[in-house]
Formats: sequence, C-alpha cells, structure tokens
Amino acid sequence: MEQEYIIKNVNSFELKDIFDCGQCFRWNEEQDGSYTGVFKGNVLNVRKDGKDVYFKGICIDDIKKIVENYFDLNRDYEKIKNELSLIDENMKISTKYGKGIRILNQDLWETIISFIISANNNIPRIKGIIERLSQKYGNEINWNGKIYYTFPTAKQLEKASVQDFRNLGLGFRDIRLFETTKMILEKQINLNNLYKEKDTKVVRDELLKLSGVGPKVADCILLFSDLKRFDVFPIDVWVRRVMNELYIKNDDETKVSKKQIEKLANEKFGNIQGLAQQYLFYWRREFIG
DNA sequence: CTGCAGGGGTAAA
DNA sequence: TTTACCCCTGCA
Repeated sequence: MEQEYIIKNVNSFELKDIFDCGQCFRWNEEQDGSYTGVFKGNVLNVRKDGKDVYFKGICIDDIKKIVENYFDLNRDYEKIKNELSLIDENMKISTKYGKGIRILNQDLWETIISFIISANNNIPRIKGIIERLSQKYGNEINWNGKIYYTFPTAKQLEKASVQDFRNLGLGFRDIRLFETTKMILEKQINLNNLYKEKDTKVVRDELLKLSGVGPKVADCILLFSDLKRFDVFPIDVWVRRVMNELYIKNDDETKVSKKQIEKLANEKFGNIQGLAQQYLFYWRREFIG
C-alpha cells in the first residue's frame, strides 16, 4: 500500500541535479516536474515544492527509513560544498551550479550491471536497455494504474542466455553481463564481503575481476552504489576534458594521461575526490555543454 | 538519402 | 599502446 513522507525546508536537494547528474538510469520526469523511479524493490515519486520535498510510493519497508538511506540524507552536503569551495574558484563555481546534487545509495548489484551497460554507450540507450531488462526479468509492481518493474536479481538473470541479452539491445556488452552474472551467482565474487573491506583499493581490485568492469566502471560502482566510497575519481571523456581545461591545459586533450589526472585529483581533492568529480562533471556537461 | 563519427570503456592483440 | 566492438543519433 502507498506510503508518504515529507521533508520540510531541505538544503542540497534538487531533483534535476540528483537524477540528471549521471549517477542513475531509472528515474523519469513526469508532466508536473516530479520524478518517478524504481529502486531496491520500491516505486517512488518525488516532488519538490519550494523548500519541501514530498515522497510517495510503494515501499518494501518504512518509507522514511528507505528515503533517508537512498537519498543519503544523513550526510551534510552543505559542509562538503563549503569544503570544496575553499579549494579554488573552479570548485566554488561548480558546487554552486550543482548545489542540489546528492550521491544516491544505490543497490550494489544493480549499479554493477548498470555501469557495465553504460560502457561506450549513451544515456537514452542505457536507460532503454535497463528498462527492457527489468520488464523481461524483474518483478511487477502496480501503482496508480501503471506497472513498474524492479531491476532483476542475479538469480532472475540466471536463465538468460547471451543471445537473450543481445536481443534486448545490449550489443557487445551481452557477454559481459552474462559472465558477470555467472561470477556473482557462483560467488567467485562475494558482493556482501565488499562491504566489510575497509581499503577502497582492495574493493576496487575485486570489482575489476568482473567481466566488463574496467577502471572507470569500477570507480562509478564504488561512488554511486551503497559501497559509497568518495576516494575514487571516475575518469570519462568529460572529466578528462574539464580537468584539462581547468588545470592541466594541454593543447591536445587526448594526450592527457589518466595517471596525471588521478595524481592531480588526489592532491587537490583528497578523500572527497569522488564528490569533486561529480560537481565538475555535471557542471562541464550540463552548463558548458 | 547515404556515410560516418562519436558516445559517461573494456578486453584482447 | 592500439584497436574492434553494438546500436543509436546527429550531421555533413
């Protein structure tokens, strides 16, 4: 049955910033400007009115608990933005632009699969693939006269073949998804153990063993899933571009090495480099274009 | 209309 | 270090 939850007078919470900053693929804007999404077995609609946020939907647990966890509400993003703003003018501008960003605590398994699909791909297509995958293998949830589909579990994907994935439009990523699903089902990689490990580098090396998971995808998983590591710096074409333009200033962007960017991110942003990356990425991509 | 580059990279050569 | 890979879109 439907539940509701309201937060009054919020800071650092803008729907567009949260859902369009590239961290998630299953939230869609409604006619009225609210967003509806499916995550961890829940269907939720989020609407913002002034400084108040209204959540309603079908939840598998207490909606307050679910919202607080998923939207990372117990973290002080104002403080983080202030800290980043002190670094330099670039960070002051980019944190101001993405002032409503929150890094979601997304389901680890879903994040792994979603970012394997994201490799060398564009957002509309990624979203389409994930939607079709959910429709075919996930569970139905009925709400407001509409049917939503949960993201399939590893177990639910067990019966799918490489060709099944290809037919859903995964392209060359079909085999990666197939192999990674198998590795996780067979516990070659035990996802639950990743939460117990303190050292981010150790977790990263584990993730890199999965098929279709390279450095960039691994860092996205670490940052955007409920592993929630901020000491990573996912480098894609946009991050390379913005880091070169702001700091490195090499005439040929393609000549800028990942090592060089990583070193710089470490020095400048330290253990909150993941957050810095997200503000810079979003600002460069959405604002400058 | 056809052709082609490029897109939130990875793995294999 | 370089290259192919699926599929969709935008543009020449």
